[in-house]
Amino acid sequence: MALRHAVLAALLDEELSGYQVTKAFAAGVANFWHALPQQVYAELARLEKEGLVAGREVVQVARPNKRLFRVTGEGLAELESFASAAAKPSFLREDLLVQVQAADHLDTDVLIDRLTERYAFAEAKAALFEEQLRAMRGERGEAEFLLHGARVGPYLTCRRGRDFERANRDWCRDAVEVLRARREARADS
Amino acid sequence: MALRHAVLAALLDEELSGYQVTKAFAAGVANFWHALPQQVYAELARLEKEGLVAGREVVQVARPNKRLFRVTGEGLAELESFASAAAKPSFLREDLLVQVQAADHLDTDVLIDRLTERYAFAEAKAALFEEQLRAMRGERGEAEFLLHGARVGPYLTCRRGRDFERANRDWCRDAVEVLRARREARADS
DNA sequence: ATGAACATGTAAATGGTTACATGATTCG
DNA sequence: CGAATCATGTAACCATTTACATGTTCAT
Repeated sequence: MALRHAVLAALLDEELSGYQVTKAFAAGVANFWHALPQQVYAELARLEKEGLVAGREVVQVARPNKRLFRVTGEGLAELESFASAAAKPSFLREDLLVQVQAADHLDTDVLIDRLTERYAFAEAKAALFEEQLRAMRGERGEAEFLLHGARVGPYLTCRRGRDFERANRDWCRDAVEVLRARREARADS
Repeated sequence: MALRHAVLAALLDEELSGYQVTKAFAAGVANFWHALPQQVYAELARLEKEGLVAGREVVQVARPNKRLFRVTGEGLAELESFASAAAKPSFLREDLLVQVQAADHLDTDVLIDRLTERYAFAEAKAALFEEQLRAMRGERGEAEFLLHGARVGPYLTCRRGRDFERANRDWCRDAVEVLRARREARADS
């Protein structure tokens, strides 16, 4: 039941179209939640029916028309009540962890391939988040921005995303190192 | 489609009952995957029907009887083929991230409560993982264990779990600090 | 002209959570 | 005697993914 709140949170700072919200939740840029376009459009429809967001048609000349959504007072109240209840912690749920769990029974080369792929993905995503952070800070230093910047919520969640991918990257690197070292050790005996 | 592989991976090193597998995937100890008992029992039934695991009845005296499962040759082949395909990376999906994303529009005290709760949870879970790691290492140092230990797969995934919760803990601590500092700054003006 | 980006969905299938059920034994 | 642990499920519901669908404009 958190996608609805994620959509509301995404619309807090600016009016966005469904399409723009899908961009925010897309694979490459999901800084605080991830969802597919179909989910976003469905959720926006539900939220509008319940009066938590309000949409207005915007006619465009050189593009398909679109609908821009903003959060209503009721929507903000819904978010407040969501935040007042305890958040349930989530768990790591990665295919790669399952594959590494079975490492001692699987082919090392195959696993190293998987880890190397994930390493590259994590590195790229961390760099993307880092760029977004720089854009949000602008000229200011981080400490200055965090203390006096207008909106720090998105900055804090983006930082978590960056650090998560950095940790994934480092873990992949270390795991590859371990697997290689063990192969060497086996070859020497 | 990864729960089935997580169950297979859990059964690789030893025969376990459904109940023991549910323990491994329970909230407090999910080192590489998380699932509820209902899911585990259902998955084991499916895996057995497909011949990927084999169960045997164990009669017990002072306890309910149980069924112990082991991975069959077909099950191992299934895992091999799972590992040979690219793993799809997962995303952070935490209620708390949604709440912090909206931080600039919500009550600071409420958010600090949420972050403090999550901090404590993360700290406890990181400590639990750390203990598991120590138990796996035994007398050996980490480098020695990683190079010559019998099974490093579970160790590596557990380390990822520990580092994930440490990162959650640190992020919560930093976010609280930022929110408090901004409140002070507002009060001073 | 081909593909990417804009813009918005429907329908079916899979995966995960919540609620409910049962019954024995051990520990405090 | 009440709570925790052992042991195993069913059923209903909600959330997410996959597959399919449509039409426009802009850049190469």
